[in-house]
Amino acid sequence: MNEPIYRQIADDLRGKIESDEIAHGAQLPTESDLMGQYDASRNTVRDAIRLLTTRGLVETRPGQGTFVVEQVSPYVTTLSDPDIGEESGLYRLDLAASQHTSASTHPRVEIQRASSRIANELHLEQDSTVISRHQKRYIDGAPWSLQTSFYPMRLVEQGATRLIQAADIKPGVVSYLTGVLGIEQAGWRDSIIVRAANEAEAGFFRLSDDGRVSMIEDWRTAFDQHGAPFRLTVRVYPADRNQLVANFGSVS
Amino acid sequence: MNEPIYRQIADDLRGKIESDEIAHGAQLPTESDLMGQYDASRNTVRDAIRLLTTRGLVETRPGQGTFVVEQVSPYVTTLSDPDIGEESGLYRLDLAASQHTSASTHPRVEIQRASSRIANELHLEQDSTVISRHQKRYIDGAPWSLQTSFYPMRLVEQGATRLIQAADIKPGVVSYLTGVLGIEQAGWRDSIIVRAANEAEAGFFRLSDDGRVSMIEDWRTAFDQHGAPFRLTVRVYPADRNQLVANFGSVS
DNA sequence: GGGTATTTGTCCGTATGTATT
DNA sequence: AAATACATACGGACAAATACC
Repeated sequence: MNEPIYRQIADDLRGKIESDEIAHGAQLPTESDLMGQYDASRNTVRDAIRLLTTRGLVETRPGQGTFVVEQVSPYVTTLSDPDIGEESGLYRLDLAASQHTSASTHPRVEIQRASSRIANELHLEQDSTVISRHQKRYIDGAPWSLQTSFYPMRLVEQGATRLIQAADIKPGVVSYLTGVLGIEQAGWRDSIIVRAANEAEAGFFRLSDDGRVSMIEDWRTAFDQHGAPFRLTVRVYPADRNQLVANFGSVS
Repeated sequence: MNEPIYRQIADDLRGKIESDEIAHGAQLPTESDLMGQYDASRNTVRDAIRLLTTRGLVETRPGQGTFVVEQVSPYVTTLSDPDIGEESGLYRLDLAASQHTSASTHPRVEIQRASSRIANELHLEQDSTVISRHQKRYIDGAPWSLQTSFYPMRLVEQGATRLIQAADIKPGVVSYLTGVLGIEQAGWRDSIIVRAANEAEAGFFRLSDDGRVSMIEDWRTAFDQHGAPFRLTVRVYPADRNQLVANFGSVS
């Protein structure tokens, strides 16, 4: 037997799904049915389904059955846009049908010591004090992303005291910093990796805890007009329903 | 039993890995050992290991054992750099220790009819003729990314005949198009999604065929000085060893 | 609300195959 | 060739979630 049985079953089912013989959202035959169809044991059938599950083709629902996953049009985040109103729920979002509402929780504000990487990004000494502002963000009531922004404590000491208040800063933190301290956002750098979800993320985004859906993690460091970093924003998105877009130079 | 046994075992092992009680690269106890340690059946132990595997913490090697995965420093691709010498192996790469060599195969050139999405990106009619130039790219001899560029056939008709030759175009296609047709790259748009690897990709990148490692797919559309798209480049990277960086505005 | 049937989830035991040392 | 370790495949039993009457 060159190819294991469970792979043969998985390949056969995959063909039926990709040829639309089994439609999106439709239910697959039950494990019991598949045992009969392929003359295999239940565990072998389940191995086949698990393969399709980790590849994101199907999902199982206890008590109901196994279903072909529905394709969802992804949320699009444009990296080349500055964060206008980044805490006020006005976050820019491109969607084919733009009738969507976005919202975010009030920030949870913490005073922390900078980890090695955070200190490095903000050009601070390690263990420097930073302000952390954490928010959960939703689209149409569904969890969309988790965001934490870090600011050097010097900004508060210089007068930007609203940074340590657990309230939205409207119309945006950058506008506020410009008004209070004259800091302008001259540029930013996004650094993007894909990694497995941790427990908190799996809970918030309601991911199956088998670790199949990975996370897109975006570290954005913002620089002022003197080239000094003044903010680090870490955003995490579920990779299966989000898309990133970046424009450079002149695009139509 | 609130938490299933295999999850308890997985959590316990995860703790030992994250606390470095079991070092990176080290071997886990064998399935037989774990059966004894946790007084569980072999299948239950294997369920626990599978959970850690899909989360990317460990990998199994038949005949050898189960090992904690080594952390590899990711390859960094800077999206905000134009593709200087994009076919000549000079692709820009940021690495801590920059003593690395990159190389790519000679392009495989095909004449194709544009799919719906490709036609849309290049502002062509569907089923228009496009040139496809496909390359495999390596770093230090290891597979790094797959790249396919699409060009409208009108570029060849207007004189850029080297596009349909299966040879590198040095110092770069953009330079060539500028010289022959006066086309300059005024800007570009990157669109990034994460998806499961297909069979060809799993083979090229030597991924385990359990579909655990997903792919980063980057669609880059380049625009000329008149705002017209003249090239679409689709790149695919394994998500577990690649990082994207983008700079906007003025960054230090 | 309760009970029952259906369906997937967990767990066990066993046997054999394949890869590596 | 032999020993070790993971991979595949079978069988059975009970639990948990869901749907339906």
